[in-house]
Amino acid sequence: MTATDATPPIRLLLCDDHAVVRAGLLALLSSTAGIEVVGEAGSGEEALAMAARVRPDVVLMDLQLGDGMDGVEATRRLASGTGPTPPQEPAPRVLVLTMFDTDADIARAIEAGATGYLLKAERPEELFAAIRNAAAGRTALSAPVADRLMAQMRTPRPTLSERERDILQQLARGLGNREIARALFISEATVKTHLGRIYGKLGVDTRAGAVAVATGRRLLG
Amino acid sequence: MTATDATPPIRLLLCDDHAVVRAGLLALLSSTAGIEVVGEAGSGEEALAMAARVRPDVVLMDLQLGDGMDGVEATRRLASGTGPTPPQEPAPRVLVLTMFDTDADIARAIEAGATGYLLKAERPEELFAAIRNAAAGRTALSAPVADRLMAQMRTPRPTLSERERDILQQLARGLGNREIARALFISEATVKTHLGRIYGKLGVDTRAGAVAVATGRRLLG
DNA sequence: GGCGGGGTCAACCGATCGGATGATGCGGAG
DNA sequence: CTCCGCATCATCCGATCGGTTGACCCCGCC
Repeated sequence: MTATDATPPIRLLLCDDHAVVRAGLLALLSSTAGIEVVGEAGSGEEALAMAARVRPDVVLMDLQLGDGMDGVEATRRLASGTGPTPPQEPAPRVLVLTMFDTDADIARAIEAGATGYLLKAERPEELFAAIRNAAAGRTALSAPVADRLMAQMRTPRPTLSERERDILQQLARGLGNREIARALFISEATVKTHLGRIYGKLGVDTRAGAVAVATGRRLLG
Repeated sequence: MTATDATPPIRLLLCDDHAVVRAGLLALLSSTAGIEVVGEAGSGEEALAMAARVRPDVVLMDLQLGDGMDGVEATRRLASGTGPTPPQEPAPRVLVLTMFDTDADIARAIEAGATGYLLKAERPEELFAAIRNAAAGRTALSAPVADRLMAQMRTPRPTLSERERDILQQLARGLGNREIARALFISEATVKTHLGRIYGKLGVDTRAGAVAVATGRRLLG
């Protein structure tokens, strides 16, 4: 509404695996002053290729991307400029737009280099503001996300090691200890040891409970 | 493009718990000829109240609606005209627009009276066509959904009884047999009997496996 | 070099689970 | 009325799991 047309529009790339949602965002953002949607992608791979071509200022990235590369990995490559064409001059800012405000998702996205993290449940105005902030290099977190981050800093969760996550993943497939052992090429005893530590860290005492907590915290791939 | 403006526009009500997605759909559909968005709702309760007021021709309904009433229940009440104001003259057509094409979701939605079922991954043109079909009372299923329906008819899955789903739900919380028994006010022996049948129906032989298959088929609340 | 965290493994034991069998009551379909 | 599916319960037994303890190795850090 105000006279902000002096600056060139923000070049935006959409990445979401749901075509209808993507089309909706396109329609929504195209009619927003100061923003120009320069591309759409339905997968992480597409986003990387498209970004290398159109060089957007900001990538609006969903974390859940169906089959192929997940949003975190796509974010990592985009933000680090490690695209298919190696020397990505100005790495685009990645703004994560997703449905979940889980600790694990937030942490992974930020660690991967996201400039912002906001929720699809947020008001559209927040989205516009976040895009502008991201374009300017400012961090953009929506309120619930910021809350969770602060809470996480105050009471740091015991973090699962990579191996423990491996175990947990097999566990969530419903495998028994012996099968997990075979799947990961370790002994059954080791599996039990890991499971013991996992129980401790997740605050449960049964394997089904571990699966429940893990799915709740979205610790699984 | 063609001269179809002779008929009045289709009055549409959006129901999706994610404000950004809703705004996107609004922007997308508002610019579509023959469709008029007459309301938005962010929850099932809101959708019911809003539908009673604005009397839409079609309700575009997401199945996953956060905390309150779920999309299936909202669909059931809308389609049966069992709103807050009992005698709902012409019950609106409900077109389900969701992310998942799971057998369980499809079956529940159709059973609840949905006129159509399509996926957010579908092309926007499919959405427009489906809305027009729904308004005319024609069933609108997107291709993958129709495929699954046919496959389900050909090889009918053994369906879990309600009680078995109760057991499964407790199981997915990580409870042991004794705890499940207490939670459902039955004996431990009964729990085991149910579990045995559940294993058979799901084709697994461990409790963790049952949880895995159940989550995969989205059999849990 | 010491120290600690992460990963690996073994052996043990009590509790639990899985599976089978048999039985009862109840409701709806034929 | 009879049959059948569903839910309920009991009993038994072998297999498995959970929890613990103790141990070893490797690697990075101080």
